[in-house]
Amino acid sequence: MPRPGPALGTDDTGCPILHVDMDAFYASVELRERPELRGVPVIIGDPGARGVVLSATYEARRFGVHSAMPMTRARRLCPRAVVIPPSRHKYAEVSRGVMEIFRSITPDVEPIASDEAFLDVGGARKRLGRPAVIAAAIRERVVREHGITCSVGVAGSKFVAKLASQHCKPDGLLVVPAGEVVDFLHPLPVAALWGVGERTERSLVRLGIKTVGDLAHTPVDALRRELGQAAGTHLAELAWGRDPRPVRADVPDKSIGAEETFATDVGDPVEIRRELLRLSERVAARLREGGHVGRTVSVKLRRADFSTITRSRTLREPTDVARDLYTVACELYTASGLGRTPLRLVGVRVENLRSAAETPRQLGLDEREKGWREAERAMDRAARRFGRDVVLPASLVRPPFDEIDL
DNA sequence: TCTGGGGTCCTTACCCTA
DNA sequence: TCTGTAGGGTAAGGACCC
Repeated sequence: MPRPGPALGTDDTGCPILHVDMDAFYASVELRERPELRGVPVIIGDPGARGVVLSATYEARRFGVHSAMPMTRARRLCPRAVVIPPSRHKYAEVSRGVMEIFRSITPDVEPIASDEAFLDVGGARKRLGRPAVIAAAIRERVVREHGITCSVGVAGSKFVAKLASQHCKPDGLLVVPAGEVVDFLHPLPVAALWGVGERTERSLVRLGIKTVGDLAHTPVDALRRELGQAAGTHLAELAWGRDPRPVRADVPDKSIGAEETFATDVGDPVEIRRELLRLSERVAARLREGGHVGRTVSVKLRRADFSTITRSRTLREPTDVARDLYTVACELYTASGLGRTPLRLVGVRVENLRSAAETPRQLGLDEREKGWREAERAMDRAARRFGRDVVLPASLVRPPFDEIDL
């Protein structure tokens, strides 16, 4: 059973927005199958040399471990932690189940990650009761049906609901009544605001701004000068609890990409191109799966010292064909001039997405009617039946050992 | 201490066109 | 015709989020 929400019963009038956030999501999913690890520090992450922490139980967090921290550092901080490699398919499945619970409450669900979402329950009041009652019911169902806990913030706006759920973590429920928003916000550190990361926090501290209250009482022009027009205006509004953004159930994808960090830096252009092909295949398959085509292809190249460049090109016609992505990616890589520079990461991304069904396709001058597109669709069908790696471009197939030139 | 992979959004610069 | 300017599209980089 989830623990009872500390603020259940307080006034939730004018608070139709819920922010639901799973507690230590990946770690909680793993612990369902390994209950013997309850109470033990557990870290989810690739134990390889270059991984980062994806999730950590609260026992591990007590040692200073947190997500996005390099694994090497996490293991130093907490040497007795049990490290579990991530199983993304498993988390995606639980995520789908949890989102289904949300959608059974209201169609107004805006997922913002695999483990959190906003819900507007304004329309569900007559059927299911007050927002705080709905929030408690969601928490109870998530535990009962999926064996993990979550925290729920209830407020009049998205960003206050999100802060509320962070505030009551783990396994909590917090209502921030409409009339108490400013009292709730102003004592918080400015870094608690959504959109204030390390850089922005440093800029604000330079101006003597440490709390949300300090921010609220700073002239908006000073904020705009320091942070830029959009961010300055936005933060000034948030500091007074003003956030008119509605919960949107139908946010379309803007881009789809894939990237890979090598186990050790790679300077060989042949190997880099092979990776670009692999990534192009992955991105194109996901474009087709989602019914998208895209016009802008970009590559990301990260040098050993972590400095990163991106190069992009917009095509005349949108595509979902890996061969097209690969051709452009290679040209961009060549034009970057990073010839034999050792790289630690390469990535391929497609932007400017639109619906494939609504995009009439123009045949290129040198394109046969049944070309790469048909070949790749056939690969999709084979992959669906037999698994992702059964059909590969020849250059990605590892030769049997006795055919390798020694 | 040494930094993943998936994204979104903003700013700045530049080019072209009206 | 020249000049200034406004606006859109594109490109690159960076901050931020989970």
